Amino acid sequence: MPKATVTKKRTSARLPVRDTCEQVCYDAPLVRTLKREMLADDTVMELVATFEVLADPTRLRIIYALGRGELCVCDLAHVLGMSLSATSHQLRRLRDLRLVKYRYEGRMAFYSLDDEFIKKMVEDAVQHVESD
Amino acid sequence: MPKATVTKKRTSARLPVRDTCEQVCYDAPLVRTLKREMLADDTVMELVATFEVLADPTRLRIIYALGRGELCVCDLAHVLGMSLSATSHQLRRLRDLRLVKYRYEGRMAFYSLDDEFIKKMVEDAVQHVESD
DNA sequence: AGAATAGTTGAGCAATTGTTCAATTATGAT
DNA sequence: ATCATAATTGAACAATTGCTCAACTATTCT
Repeated sequence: MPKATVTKKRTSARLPVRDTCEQVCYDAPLVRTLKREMLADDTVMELVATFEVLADPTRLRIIYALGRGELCVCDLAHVLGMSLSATSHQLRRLRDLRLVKYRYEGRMAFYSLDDEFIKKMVEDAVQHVESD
Repeated sequence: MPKATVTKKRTSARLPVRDTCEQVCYDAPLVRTLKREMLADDTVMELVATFEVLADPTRLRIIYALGRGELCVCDLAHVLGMSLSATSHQLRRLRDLRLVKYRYEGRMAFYSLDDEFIKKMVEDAVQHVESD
């Protein structure tokens, strides 16, 4: 049978390609181990929450600054070069996560760091980045 | 001169309140020190970039999984329970930041971790979170 | 050659985020 | 009492992000 002139139906006639992988391609034992020992969902969420706090220039600088000593919101805003409002909003997040503590003196609020692990992690990262 | 009857103009006539703090409220020396020794902008950006990568459940799990050994994209997607596409997109980010390396074998790509600092940071954080 | 598979990529979308603006509370000063 | 100041908060807006979908490349198999 001679080939008709229309044989080639255009490759775009291909059906939608699966975008999931239904079989283990290669390292079945490692895949099994990982499925068993993968981080629990709530562990992952907690880790993400921790790193999220640090993944913002303002919060990072707040934590770094408070690492040097207690500061009132106004002084902190001054150091950051940001508005009182923006500073206060970020402090609230840090407060909610119990990374900072505060005390009032009249109408002034003094904030300080309240999480040794976070402090150390930032210091380590700073050292690593600054060591060229 | 007698006071006019119009003195009280309504409190809501207050003009827009400054949202910046133009003076140092309290600890001038510390503020001066911090202004001098605050993290440089590019240091902050690098730090943020580092923490941003880890502030996502998928990337975190990828890094954790690759910490156990080299994996092809398909196996990795399988372990994560995600689509090939989503997995590949995230791997591209990790590749761009040189956190993972890869090698090809035929049409399969094998990825592995390529940043000891990141690996250690995740391991430390996991340990801290899991230690109740 | 043609079909199937492993992986990559760009566009588009829904969800989230950080800031500003304006209003508000509470304390201190006149 | 009234005003100014320190700080907090909610709404709104712009920018960013992570996924899906579809199209595409490249390699392997028949």
